[in-house]
Amino acid sequence: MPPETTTPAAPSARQTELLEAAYRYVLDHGLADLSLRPLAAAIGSSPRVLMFLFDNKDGLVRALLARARTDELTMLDQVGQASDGAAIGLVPALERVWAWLAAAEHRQLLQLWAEAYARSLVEPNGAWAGFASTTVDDWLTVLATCQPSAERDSAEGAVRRTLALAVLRGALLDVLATGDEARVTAAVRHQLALLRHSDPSTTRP
Amino acid sequence: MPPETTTPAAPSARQTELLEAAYRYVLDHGLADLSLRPLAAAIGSSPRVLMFLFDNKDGLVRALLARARTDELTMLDQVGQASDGAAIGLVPALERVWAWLAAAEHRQLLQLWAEAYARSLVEPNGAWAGFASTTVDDWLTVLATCQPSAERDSAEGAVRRTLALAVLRGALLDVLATGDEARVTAAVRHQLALLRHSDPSTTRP
DNA sequence: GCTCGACTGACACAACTGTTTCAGTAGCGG
DNA sequence: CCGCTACTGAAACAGTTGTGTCAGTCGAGC
Repeated sequence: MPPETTTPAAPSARQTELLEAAYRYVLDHGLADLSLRPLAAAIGSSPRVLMFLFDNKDGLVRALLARARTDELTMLDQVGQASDGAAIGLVPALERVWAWLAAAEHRQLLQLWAEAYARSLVEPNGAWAGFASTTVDDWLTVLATCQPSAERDSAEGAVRRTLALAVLRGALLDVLATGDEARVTAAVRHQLALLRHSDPSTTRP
Repeated sequence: MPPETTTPAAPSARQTELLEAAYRYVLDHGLADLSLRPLAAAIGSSPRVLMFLFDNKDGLVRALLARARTDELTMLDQVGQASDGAAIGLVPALERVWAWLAAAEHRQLLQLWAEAYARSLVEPNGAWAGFASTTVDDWLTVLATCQPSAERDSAEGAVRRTLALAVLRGALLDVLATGDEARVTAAVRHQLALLRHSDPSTTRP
């Protein structure tokens, strides 16, 4: 039996090759007015081939969104735990994630992310379906694993996760719009100080 | 001399009437795949008329975005100052704004807002140009007027503004995606507590 | 009554959309 | 050499897009 018969379609070599090229194209041009012919021309292919490999335009878009999520998840994986395997705590995790979010080389990916997020809100059906809520889940899950287990399971821990996520997302939106990394990073640092001060593992009233 | 000759076009009665109808339509259907013919049919008009009144499709979109910003600004105006004219402080302002953002009846507007924001990031030219950065400015300005003047002019005050904006925006994204108003509102409240604790007007080290 | 401006309907135009049909070609196991 | 699978090119399909053209209606002011 071939390794994976349960997945709808095992991606062929050509498929992943073209997907990668299309992904680079989409990072430059956005997903909003993506069109098959210009895309195909830019990556040295043809609409016919894209249809053959991805069935639909929707299939292509789904594959591209999944590809973007892969980049996101590999980043999140590097954040989770320290070298000794223990949870690193919420605040250090935020520091790492923010460094990644604020890095200039990730702007395109994060703009694409924002585009997909907003679109999945307005049009909850089709290829974009569920992108926004999936992302929220992904991040909240990772942030939970960063918390020490006592905090993780408490109600306040859940609140602190949600709050941390909100700060990251809001700061990201700001920096994407204004490019004023200094101002926004100062705000994030301020928040980290606030969170440290109220850290339930250091504050024992 | 007529009242306004400097503005490019004084909106006629018919123009604002159709704009209002189109605005309602766009709140339902989103701006991403807006098309003249379906829109015109839905609001009892014709593409011809829309072209006549707004020149372009881009002109229409610009008018719609301006219309959306109007709703945003009228909300922000109500937040600024207390009845006696004094600044109400950052934390009470956040409370008011969040109540508005979390209200279910504003979901459509806020989704439209998110859509326009993301789009203006990816495609910085055309009708969407500058929407994101304009919005950041609008909000930061209003938040500044809410701060007592000593805080407003300090560097830390600026940081607190940016942070407050980030929390609001991030929490908004979360609630738009998940609809979990209880969880997100708890996070915002938590943040308000943190901010109160570190309020420079009450903390005098 | 006439004119002028605001507004509108019907239709055509070229460009572009996703998708399909038909006809291949290249490589590879038998 | 055969047949099979993976892939590709050219062209066409029907539908939609924004926009332009020409003509027309309607109401207000002279």
